[in-house]
Amino acid sequence: MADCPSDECACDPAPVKLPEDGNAQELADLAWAIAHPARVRIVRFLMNREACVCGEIVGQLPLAQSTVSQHLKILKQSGLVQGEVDGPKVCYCINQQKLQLLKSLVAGL
Amino acid sequence: MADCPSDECACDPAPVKLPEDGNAQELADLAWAIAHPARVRIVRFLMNREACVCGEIVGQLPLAQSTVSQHLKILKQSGLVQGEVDGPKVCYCINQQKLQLLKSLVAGL
DNA sequence: ACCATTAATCGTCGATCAACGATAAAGGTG
DNA sequence: CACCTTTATCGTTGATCGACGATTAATGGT
Repeated sequence: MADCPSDECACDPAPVKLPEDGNAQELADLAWAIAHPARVRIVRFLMNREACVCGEIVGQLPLAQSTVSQHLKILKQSGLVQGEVDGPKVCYCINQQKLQLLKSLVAGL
Repeated sequence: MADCPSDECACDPAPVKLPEDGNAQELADLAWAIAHPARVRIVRFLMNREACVCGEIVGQLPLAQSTVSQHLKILKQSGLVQGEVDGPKVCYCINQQKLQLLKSLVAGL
């Protein structure tokens, strides 16, 4: 297995802006991304690795590969997860900015 | 409009246990409850009132009464919102315990 | 008793989700 | 080039969501 190009994964911490406005759609979209146990487990799995993880996520879930790919697609669309192509594999990592945004939005309820 | 029986509304703050275990389903269910802009707005609306608010929520949203009632049902099923019957009306309030549970689960990601 | 008000429920409809198997695309390796 | 590995996409199926109007309780007031 090839190493993950950690310099190419945009897992950069950045200053988080916490919007206090009534942006209900943004919170709903982020909440929707983790509104499924499989996606929660994927996010947690990626969080437990400080670096990027090449997709062994399928082996961690009792789901078919195509189903996991769909969940990853949803997570990528929400922005919570980023995927970087590394040869034939894909390295996934958490987008800390988006996760912090979700946390602050929930904390500000 | 009648006053809300604040002593009957179980909006009691309580010690929050923060589970560190992999309870993905619980987080997914709570996230699902706010995974819709209308429900986020309902929760925020109830948060802005320290007491219970009888259903003028319908007037706050561009939705039909039956639709709002369905969203309230979802919020009640998740436990985030509690409803107390007060005469012909119903007083809704946030279940602070559940909300704190959601916050700690999200913060613990 | 009768009526008005409030909220929940029913039934319906279109849209989307979640799951799977099968297939295609992309890239490394012999 | 052929082949394998890895991932994304396609197509399908059943279930659920989200919205609405209409209807049905539940309760208070007159």
